[in-house]
Amino acid sequence: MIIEHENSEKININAFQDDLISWFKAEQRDLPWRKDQDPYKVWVSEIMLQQTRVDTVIPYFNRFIEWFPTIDDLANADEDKVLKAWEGLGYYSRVRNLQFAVKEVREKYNGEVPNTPKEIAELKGVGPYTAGAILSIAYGLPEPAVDGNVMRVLSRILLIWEDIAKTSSRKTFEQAVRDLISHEDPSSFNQALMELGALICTPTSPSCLLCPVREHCQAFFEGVHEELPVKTKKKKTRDVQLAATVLTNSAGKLLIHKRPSNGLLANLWEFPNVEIYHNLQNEREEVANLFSQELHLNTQLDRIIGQIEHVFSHLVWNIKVYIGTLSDDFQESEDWKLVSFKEIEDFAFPVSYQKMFQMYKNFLEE
DNA sequence: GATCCGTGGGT
DNA sequence: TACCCAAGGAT
Repeated sequence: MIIEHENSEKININAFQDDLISWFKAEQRDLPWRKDQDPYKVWVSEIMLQQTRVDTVIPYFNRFIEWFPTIDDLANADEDKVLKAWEGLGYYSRVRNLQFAVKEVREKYNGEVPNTPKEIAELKGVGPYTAGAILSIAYGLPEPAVDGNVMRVLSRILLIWEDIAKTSSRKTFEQAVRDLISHEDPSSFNQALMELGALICTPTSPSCLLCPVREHCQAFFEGVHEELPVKTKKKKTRDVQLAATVLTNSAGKLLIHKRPSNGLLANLWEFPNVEIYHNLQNEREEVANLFSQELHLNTQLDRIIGQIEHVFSHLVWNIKVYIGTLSDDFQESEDWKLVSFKEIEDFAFPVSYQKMFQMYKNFLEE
């Protein structure tokens, strides 16, 4: 067990802060959420950046702020439109929690993002990392913001051999940051640790020769920078078999369904589908029976037009894609809608069903 | 503490 | 190909 306080004392803290922050101020990337310190925009960017690359986030951030420039705009927006703004980013509960929390800020804090650790951490979707990020970046408070970058960078600089995959080890790194953080510029310090992790102190083959804090790095000194951080692997995904169908009525409209409000891809839209638990004998017929029994859809399935594999973080969907016809007496409801090719663009679909719709359009062109 | 929750890019 | 990973949080 490494005692983090002793490790922090092994380096010259003031020199470390200066080298790190000077490098950050000279080399930091020009990112849209760095144009000002509006707590709302900092908040949005931090939620988007959770488990998501900077390059992926940039266009989403710009459009999101365009659509919802202020807390009021987001609080008043329809959730369907909010999800559409997030479409393709993944982890969709992030944005539903964000909108929920923004409403709380409007009502409880008069529209001002709170600036105390206790109050901000109570907001839905704001965990220890995001709380520290907002407090330091938007409000200049010396709070730790420990993400994967920070754990990787500090595990090397301070020679910390704890398994960063364990949730319990975050506290070790938070204490290390409290020991090291600049009280003159907590914002630059925290961002610099993450920027260093993203640009220099990368997971594989770090650019140590370009590193501004190499002379403070114990792992480099010991020659073990490639062995850190220690991180145990996670388990494999499991496979799920689905049958999904594009159903059209005689007017050429497509049937879509809104997913339940919790669990995987909550409140996003999809094409009608059922899970297949066993191998089926007469597949097309038995799938039609499942649509009838489970979804109360009486349909004729014409044929399979293809197959889609979609990989999630924790499972894999194998989707057999059918086409079929829907009788004209079908009754729409809140979560079952008939839409035209133009109208479908306004609904948020997960990428798996975007792939399926593209497959259908390609089929029609042949 | 373990699992759920997305997606696209890198090696 | 089959991993691994990226500014995590909720349950």
